[in-house]
This record gives sequence, structure tokens and C-alpha cells, in this order.
Amino acid sequence: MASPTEHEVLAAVLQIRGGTLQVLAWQRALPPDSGRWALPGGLLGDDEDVEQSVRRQLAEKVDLREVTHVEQLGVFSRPDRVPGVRRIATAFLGLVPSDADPAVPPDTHWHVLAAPAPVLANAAFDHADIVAAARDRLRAKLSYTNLGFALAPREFTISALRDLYVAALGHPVSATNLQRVLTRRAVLEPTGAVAPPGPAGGRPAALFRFTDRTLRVTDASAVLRAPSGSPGEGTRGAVP
Amino acid sequence: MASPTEHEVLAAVLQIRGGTLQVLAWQRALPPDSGRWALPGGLLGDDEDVEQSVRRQLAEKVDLREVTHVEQLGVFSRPDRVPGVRRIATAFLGLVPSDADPAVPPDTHWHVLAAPAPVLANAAFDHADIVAAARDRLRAKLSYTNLGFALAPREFTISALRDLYVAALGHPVSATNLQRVLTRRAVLEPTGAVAPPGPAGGRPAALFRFTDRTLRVTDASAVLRAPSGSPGEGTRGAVP
DNA sequence: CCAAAAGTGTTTTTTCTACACCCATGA
DNA sequence: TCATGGGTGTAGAAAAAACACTTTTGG
Repeated sequence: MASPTEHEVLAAVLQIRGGTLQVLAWQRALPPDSGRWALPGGLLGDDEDVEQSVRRQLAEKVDLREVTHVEQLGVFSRPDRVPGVRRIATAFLGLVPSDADPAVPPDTHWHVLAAPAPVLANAAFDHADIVAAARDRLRAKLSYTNLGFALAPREFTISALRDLYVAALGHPVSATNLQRVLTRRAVLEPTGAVAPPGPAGGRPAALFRFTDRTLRVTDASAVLRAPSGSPGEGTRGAVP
Repeated sequence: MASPTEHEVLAAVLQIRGGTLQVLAWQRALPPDSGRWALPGGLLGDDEDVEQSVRRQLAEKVDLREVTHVEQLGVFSRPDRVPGVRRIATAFLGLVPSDADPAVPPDTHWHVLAAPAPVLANAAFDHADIVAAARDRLRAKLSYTNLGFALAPREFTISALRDLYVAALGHPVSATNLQRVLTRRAVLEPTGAVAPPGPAGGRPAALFRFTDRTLRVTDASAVLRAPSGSPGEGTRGAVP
């Protein structure tokens, strides 16, 4: 009634590739669940916490410098989630900018997260649940934080950014309003440079960058904010 | 470099008592950290997941029927968080309505979360960090969900509800606006009954209740919502 | 000059805050 | 009738959606 457990960390690494949201997974060669697709991760080391561990494990699959954001999703602990042993997982969301193309091992591939279909077909263990949680977290945070920085290249046009938001959110986004909202919130700033038009012509697009490249909550709205001039201790920011 | 670990669950149970936000903790009698204040919890059992476990553990400290909401906060895993053993904790937020007064064991007390002071003075291990995370999560979710239901009695006046929000958020809240915001979002509904005025007189207050007593995201705002008539798969709800 | 793509101006809608005012009760 | 608390009406402000229109390019 309280045996020792193994503790693993797992990461759902998401990237927008070719206009669709995709997740990195590798194909298991050995039982259990051989042939199925698993998330990168591994057992927690003795002298590291879960955050350090997931970064270490990820470094074995992708160039860590390409992972622009990592955050904890939660614990997955069903007693039967891995057959034979009691293994508890701390799951993470990882994000890679759309212009990166990290080298990955031969057993590792990107998988499209199709809209209505299951998030990761033929997934090992409970890894499909983790991918679903990662996608939901990304969608939620894109709306009220500056998390877009983790999906976008250093510099980009508004329509390129719009395409990223469309792919991640799964619904239409107006480039016009996207620019205005993000600019008002001081999330974006113009670089001054412009991108050359495509072969069909068209006005050259201005280039933008994110003002910050670390997570920041930008929509304090959420109502019930402190009155204009008031004490208030400053909430949110630790949302999760 | 990957020894077995112990896994514990811990709960920061919060309640508004006497107008202030408080947390339930018990005083350790034995080393390590004897004399310090610890959160309720215990080791994960072999045949339960962390959610089941925290409910079981809490039942030993308080009447579980009084705990109206439980949610996972995250993993605390510093290698040295508990001396001598490798013990990983999954932390939870628990909420008790302000009109409950659950019986608790003799070593267990409610502790005020004072505004500027540390959240739990003389806390054992890393439990003060957990309490801080719980308070921040509560504050954030009060603003964009119907989580108030977990702090309030079944029926209440608007000014009583306002006092709960003030205690939890730590800043002034207008009763007028609180009522309108929550009513528009269909979080509150009048019961039809009224509360008798206090000794000083005054108009009798109408009684309200929460329409739902399970967590719901009510502020889909957060911008970048799907256009009026659009596909969109419905985000948020899994925020964390 | 025309099509394509980008960006700006302006209106409308929604949602909240602020504040004045009216309502119901006990002493 | 007056002090006390409760509730409504309404004006203002902020932010975002929607859409028309202008700008800049390539053929």
C-alpha cells in the first residue's frame, strides 16, 4: 500500500510545420507497446528535479537550443498506465519555432495533430492524453499570453504569424486584428525591415519581432481586476 | 542515476474564515522538521492515481463532503526537498465553502495567509511554496471561471460574496459590478428568497446561488476567440 | 493598368467601470 | 423620518471584431 515508484518525465514537443501543428514522437522497438509511438522522455535522475530532467532528456532527441519554451502540464498516474511497474509521469509541453528543423534520430518523426481525428494515432501508453493536454494548453495560452514567441521565428511578417495562430488554434484569425491586438499589448514591435514580395507581387510586408522571448501574461483582463488606483497584490503570472 | 522514488500527494486546502483566506496545516511531532507546519497528504497507494489518493488522504483530516473543489497544481521534485529520501510530491488545491467548519484533528489548525508576510510561517519542507501556488491559482481562476462556487455557501447575498472575493483576491471589489458580471455570464442566479436585514436595518438582500457547482470557464474572452460564426474546436476549459 | 498582397481608417459591438440615484427596512 | 445597507439606471471608457479602403509591389 505504498511501494516505491519509478518517476519519468515526458515531453509533448509541438511545432508548426508546413502549416499544421505537429508533435514529436518515436516508435518503440521493444515491448511493451512495441511499434507504438511514444513521447520523448525517461526516468528522473537522482540529482535533478523534473524540469532539469526533461531538458536533459530532450537534449537527446533534439537540439535544445531550438526548444524555445518548456512548461509543466501535470502528473499522469493511473496505476495501470505502464504494465508491470508503477511508473508515474510528469508531462511537459515543449515548443519549437516554425523555422527550425532539428535533426532527430531515425526512429523519431513528426506527427500531424489532425483536427477531428485522435491527436496521436497508435500512441503508446497514455501518451495521447498528454498530447491532447499539450495542445489544449498551447491554445489557451496563445490567447492570453505572449506565447506566440515560442512558435515564431525571430522575425516574421504578420501574415506568417497569422498562419501560425491559425494552425495552432484551429480557427480563422484575422491578420488585421491580430496585429492590432498584439501591438496594443506591446507584445510585437516592428523591426523596420521589410520582406520582399512573392512571385505574384504584392506590397512588401513589414517584419516584426516579439518584444519578449519569455512567457508573460498579457491579458490581465479576466475581469475583477483591481480598481484603477488600488492596492492589490498583483495576481496572475503564475497561472500555471 | 534512477533509483526508485517515493511519491506523495499534498493538498493546500483553502477556506475564507472570518474574512481572511486561510490554509489547513498540521504540526509535525517527529523529525524531520518537527514542530513545523505541514500540509495534509501522504504516500500514493499502489492501486490509486494521485487524484484518488489526495481525496483519500484528505478524508482523514476533514469531512470530504465539505471540500467542494480539488485540482492539481503540479509536481514538486527538488532532490533535497525531503531529507534522506527521494520523495516527489504532487500538489493539489482544495477549497472549502466559507460556511463549513469541518472538525479537524487536535494537531491541525487553520493559518491566515497574511498579505505581505510569508504565506505559511514556519512551514515544513517546501510546503510554503505549495501554499503560494495554491493561492495564486485560486486568484487567477476566480477571475475567469465560476470557481467562486467552491468558496461560497449554497445561498448567499451579493455582499457576502463580495467579501469572499475581496478576501481571496486581496483587492477591493465592487458589489455592484460583481453582481452584473457574474449574472451576465450566467454564473449566478437569484433564488427568489431574501435575507433578513441586520440589527442596523437596511433593505433585505436578495439571495443568489451559483448555477453550476462544477468548474467552468466563463471568460472565453482572452482575445483571439473564433470569429462569430466559425468552426473552431472550442478551446480553454483545460487551461490547467 | 491590373491583380495580388499588405496595411490603415472607421464603425459597430461587447463588456466592463463609475457613479448617481432609488428602494426597503429597523429604530 | 432618518440612517443603513441593497439594488438599479445610465453614462462613459476600453478593447476587439468587422469591413471598406488605400498602399505598394510584379507582371
